[in-house]
Amino acid sequence: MQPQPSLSNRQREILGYIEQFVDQHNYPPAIRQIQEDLGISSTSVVVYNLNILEQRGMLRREGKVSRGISISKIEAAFEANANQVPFLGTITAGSPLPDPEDLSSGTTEFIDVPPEVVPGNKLANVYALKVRGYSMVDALIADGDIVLLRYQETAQQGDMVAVRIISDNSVTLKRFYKEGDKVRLQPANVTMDPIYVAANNVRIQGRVVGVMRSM
Amino acid sequence: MQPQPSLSNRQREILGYIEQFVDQHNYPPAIRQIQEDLGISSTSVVVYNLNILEQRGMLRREGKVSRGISISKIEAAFEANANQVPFLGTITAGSPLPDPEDLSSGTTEFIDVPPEVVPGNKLANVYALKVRGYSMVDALIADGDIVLLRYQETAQQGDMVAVRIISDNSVTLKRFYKEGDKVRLQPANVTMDPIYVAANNVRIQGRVVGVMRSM
DNA sequence: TGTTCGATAGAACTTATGTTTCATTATACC
DNA sequence: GGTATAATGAAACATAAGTTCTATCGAACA
Repeated sequence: MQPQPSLSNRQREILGYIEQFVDQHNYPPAIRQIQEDLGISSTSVVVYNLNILEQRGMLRREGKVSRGISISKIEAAFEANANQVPFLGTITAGSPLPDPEDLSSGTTEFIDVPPEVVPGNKLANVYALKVRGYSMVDALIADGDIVLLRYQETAQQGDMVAVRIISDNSVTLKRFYKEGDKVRLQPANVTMDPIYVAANNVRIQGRVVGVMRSM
Repeated sequence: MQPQPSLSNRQREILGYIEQFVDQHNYPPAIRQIQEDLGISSTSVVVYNLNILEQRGMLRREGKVSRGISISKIEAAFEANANQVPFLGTITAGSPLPDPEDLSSGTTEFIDVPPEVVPGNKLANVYALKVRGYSMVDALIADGDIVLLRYQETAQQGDMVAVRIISDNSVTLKRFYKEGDKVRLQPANVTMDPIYVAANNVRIQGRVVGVMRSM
C-alpha cells in the first residue's frame, strides 16, 4: 500500500458515493446519477474528477460503457484481506521462520482471523503459525493449534513469544523471562525444563495474541 | 433456501454468464452483450428470459437502467455469511441457551469463523458460545474462549458437548459419558468432580468442533 | 387439422448515458 | 496586476442500451 495521493474533497465524495451505490445496488452508478445526487452542476465535472480518480488508481473505467465504473481491485483486495493474516507455516525446532518483513513474496498463504480473536482489528504485523508439539499445553495451546503472533522484537517478562535461537537456527514457542544477560525460555508444560540462552543469542519473532483450534 | 424452480438451459446459461461477467468486470453486462456473447438472435429473447429469471427470484432488475441487473441478494448474502455462525451468548450455569433452531430471529449476532477452524467449511448448524469458567482447562479451553459447537442431539462417549440439565434449567460444557441409564458429565479439570444425572434429564445441545481465543 | 402456448426472431423506437467542446470561474504564483 | 493552471458550467452530440411490437416456429393437445 503506497501513500495515499492527495484527493480533493469532491473526489473523495465521489468515490464514497460510488462505493455506497455499488454496495446498495450491486451495479455502478451512471455519471448523471453521481452528478445529480451529489448536486454537481455538470456531468463534465464528474467526468473530470473520475478521470483523476482513475489516474490515481482509485477506480477503473471502461470507456463508452454505461456504468462502466469499477472500484479499483486494489482496494477490493485490501478489503477482502482486511481480516486475513499471512500463514507462515509450522513452528517447530529446526525449521526457521521466514522473516515476517519479507512477506511480500507472492506465494504466502493467508488465513482468516475473526475480529473477536484479535480485538481492535489491529492485524498489522500479525501472522499465523501452526503449532507442532505439546510444549505449551499448560498455556492451553496444543499440537495442531493455530497461533496468531504480532511481530515485535521485544517482550515483557512472561510473555508468550516465538523466539529464534540463533546458534541453533531454531524457532520455538515459549514464555520469555530475561534474567540478567541470559534469557530463560520456559515451556508451559510441567514435564519440560526451561532453556537458558545468552540474551544476544535469541531473537524475538513475535508475541502470541490469539489461538484458534479445530477439533 | 427453497427448492430450485426449473430453469431452462438458456436461463441457466444466461445466469451463469451474468455471474461470470460481474465477477470479471465488477459491473453487470448489458442485454446486448448477453445476447451477442451467448449467440442469441435477439435482445427480446434475452429480455424474455431475464423476466423469467427475475420472477423466479434469481436476479433483480431495475427498469430502464443500463446494466441494472443484480444477482439476487439471497445468494450474495449467503456468500457473505458463508463463514459466519450465530453467536448465542455465554455458556454458564443458569442461563439456558436459546434453541439453535430458532436462530431466525433477526437480532442474533454473528461471528466470523476461519475455514481452518471448521474444516470442510461445514458450518451448517454450527454456533458459537463464549466460555465462562475453568471447568474445561484440562481440555485446553479457558475462561473467555469462544467455542464453536455443531448442533446435535446425540453424542459419542467422551465427546465434549454442551448439555442442558433439564431439572436445573442450566447448560454447561462437559465431556459426555453414558453409563447405563445415567449420564456422567465430566469436567476437564482435575479439581472438579463429575456430575451424574438421569439420561432423560439431559439434552445435548451440540458438540464442540472448534475453539478460538484472544489474548 | 387447427388451436394454444412457450420460446424465438427481427426490427423499430425511445432514452439513458458517456463524450466533447467551449466558455467561465477559482486558485496559485511571479 | 497578470498569467498559468486547476476546477467548474452549460449545452450539444453520439450512441449504448432498455423497451416494445409483431411475426414466426415448434411442441403439446383436443
